[in-house]
Amino acid sequence: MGAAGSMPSPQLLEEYSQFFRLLSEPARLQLLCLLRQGPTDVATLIELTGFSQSHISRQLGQLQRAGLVCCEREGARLLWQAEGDLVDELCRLVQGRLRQRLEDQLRTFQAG
Amino acid sequence: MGAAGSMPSPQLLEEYSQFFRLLSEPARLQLLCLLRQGPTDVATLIELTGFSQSHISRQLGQLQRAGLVCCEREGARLLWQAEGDLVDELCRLVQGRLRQRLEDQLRTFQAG
DNA sequence: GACTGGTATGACGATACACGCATAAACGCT
DNA sequence: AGCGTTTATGCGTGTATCGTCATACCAGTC
Repeated sequence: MGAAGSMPSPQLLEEYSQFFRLLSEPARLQLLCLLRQGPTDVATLIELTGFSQSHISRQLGQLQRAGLVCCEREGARLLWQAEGDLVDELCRLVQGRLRQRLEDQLRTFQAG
Repeated sequence: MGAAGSMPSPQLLEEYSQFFRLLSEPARLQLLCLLRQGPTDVATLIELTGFSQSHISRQLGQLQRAGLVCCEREGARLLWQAEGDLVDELCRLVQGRLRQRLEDQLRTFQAG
């Protein structure tokens, strides 16, 4: 029942961390969550987040290159939306961990 | 079939990104993967990674505060090991995505 | 074509953090 | 307690990246 898996290659390790880095910025994660709700144009994203247009454009560019969001033209402007539910699953897993950890802390606090 | 979930609170968003930030550094991810193989002392980690002792100590501290690794004394030195398999699951999911993405690229490359 | 609204990009300051070096703190052992 | 070894921490430096402003680029419209 040894849980010892194999070591990822340095390249894979690098890819993993690059991917996680995308999610390590609240701004990007917020954009991802907003775009999960449905197609949204940039003006709305600016309004909802308070970020500058250039900043949002850059973040969306990064997310797009990673295949996490996609866009389609709607007349003059672009409509963005999240692609796939990978991020949702990841967040669900992390949330479970965070919750469990708080419960443990609470338990030891009550016991000690 | 609307996949529109609810928006996480800003605090939760911050926690998520903090967690992902831990995994966004190849050094930390490498340490995590090494410690998944079994209890390891710092000297071995230095040897395997080439990092300085102080750097490894700091990274392990961060991972420990997040509950991803734990340590026990073995005589004079500490033996570290990974705790739980959350990171494994996360990496598995991400790997699936990366693979799928490469396959898609290959397909469109062949088609186009 | 010129004009207009929307988007991407160069330049820049501010900030964060990865690392190493030196050193202090902690711990086991005698 | 004192010594030697292991680990943690203060400090400095270099680099990456966030976020903004200004501006260039691009897609529709007249």
